[in-house]
Amino acid sequence: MNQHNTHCEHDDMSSDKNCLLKVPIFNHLAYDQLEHILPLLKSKKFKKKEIIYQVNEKADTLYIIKKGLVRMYRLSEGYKEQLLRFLYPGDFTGELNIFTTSVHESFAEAVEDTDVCMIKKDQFEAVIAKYPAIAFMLLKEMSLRLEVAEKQMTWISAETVEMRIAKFLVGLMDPNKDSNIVELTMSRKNLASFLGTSPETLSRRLARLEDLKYIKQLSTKVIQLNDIEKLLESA
Amino acid sequence: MNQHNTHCEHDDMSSDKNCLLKVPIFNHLAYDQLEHILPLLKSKKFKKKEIIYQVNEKADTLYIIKKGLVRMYRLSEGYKEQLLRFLYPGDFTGELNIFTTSVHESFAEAVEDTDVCMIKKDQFEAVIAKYPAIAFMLLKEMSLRLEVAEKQMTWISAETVEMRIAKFLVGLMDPNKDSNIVELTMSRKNLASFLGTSPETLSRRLARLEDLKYIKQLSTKVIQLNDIEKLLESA
DNA sequence: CGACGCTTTGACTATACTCAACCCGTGTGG
DNA sequence: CCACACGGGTTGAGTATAGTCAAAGCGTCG
Repeated sequence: MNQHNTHCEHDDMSSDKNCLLKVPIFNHLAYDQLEHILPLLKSKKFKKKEIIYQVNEKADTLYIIKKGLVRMYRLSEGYKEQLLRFLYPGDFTGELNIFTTSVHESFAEAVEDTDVCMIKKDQFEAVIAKYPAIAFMLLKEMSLRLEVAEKQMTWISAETVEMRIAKFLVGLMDPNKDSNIVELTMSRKNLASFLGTSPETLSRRLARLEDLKYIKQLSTKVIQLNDIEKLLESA
Repeated sequence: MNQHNTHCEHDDMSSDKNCLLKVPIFNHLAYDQLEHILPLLKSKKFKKKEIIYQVNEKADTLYIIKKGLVRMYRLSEGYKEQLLRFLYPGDFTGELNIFTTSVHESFAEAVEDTDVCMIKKDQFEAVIAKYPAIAFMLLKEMSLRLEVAEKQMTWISAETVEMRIAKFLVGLMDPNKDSNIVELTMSRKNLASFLGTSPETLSRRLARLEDLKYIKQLSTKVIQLNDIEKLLESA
């Protein structure tokens, strides 16, 4: 769900409609079916760094990202952040708590100026009941997220930081292009949090991988993978 | 792979129907609605220690546990297990891959002799389309699992083993009963795997918590929590 | 009673965390 | 136009938590 290219500039209905058509959970709907959904949506803008929702806040709204970038994270005791995922235009959130508990357990923060559509739980349930195909899309996405979370958990608890980094880098490669250059989309701090380590350790391990000639850091955000085999078998 | 020892159970439909009624994802259905679903189900028995499905196996079946106990886990490089969850009668699995990829990324193993119902992906999708309420139940459950997985991930990456143990123990307390005695349902090995640590460390930390008088190990499986406050603020 | 499996204890090691200083590129203001 | 401040990133030193391997308890089941 990473179509960073979708954006809606105005808040009028027709723009919302165009926007929704690009949202995976809705894009299978006929154009006129969207008419039923549109009136239920509210738009809201968040400035950079603003919190969209936070822990313990009542969760009765589904958010769909129209424009911008959202960072979702959890906070541990000691206020260490665990990065969960980034949300791009077309992605949704709020879902967990919509279907289960009534308060959020994580934070959603606008990384850039961000526009969202919102729909209340009850109304969204009605929409789903009417268009069950939406439920399929949601299930797909939830399944995917669960799979990613479980994989992540396994990595963090059973692999060394170096291996996590290696796998993460290899996972970034685009299977279509045969370029061995990958681009990091997040800061060291966020990547460290995502991989369950500290920025210092991340930096050190990257340096080591570079010493070993497995990778080359062309810049902080651009990395060349020289030896994928060895990268993946390095402890 | 795991075909041996498993044979279709030709028990009568009515027993299956009674069974389904106890399954959360179906128990809101009217008794006669189940009639439509029953013919699609196949029963299968697995003996203790048998693998129900494993990594890279084609995933096109939803399993519903009728009887027994199932352990789901992932394997890292180096074959370290990460325990994901246990499935009890009424629980389902296979779901992730049903809605997304086509191969399993985890293992499901019968811990005891276990009976399951199975339904193929396509047929199940048809069922959902007919009874959208099932999709709600699934979404609820998936949301819950995602939430648990994300919490788990945050614990493992940001809390000390001791804190993870403490939180886990406190989480076991039954809010209804005011007993401070909790029962562990899994072996040290599995609990260690679940908490992202080793059995040795788990054992040591439990011993330490006992030294501090925060807990008392009445037996390996039964623990008394003496000081919940301190337990949760201990580093 | 003996053997096996699960758990605990022991000794050692290593990975990774913390805190702190330093580096570097960028944007700002004098 | 340069100096400086700031944030993000890296490097360094010391420490600590937790992992590994090995051996010894313990309990249960034949």
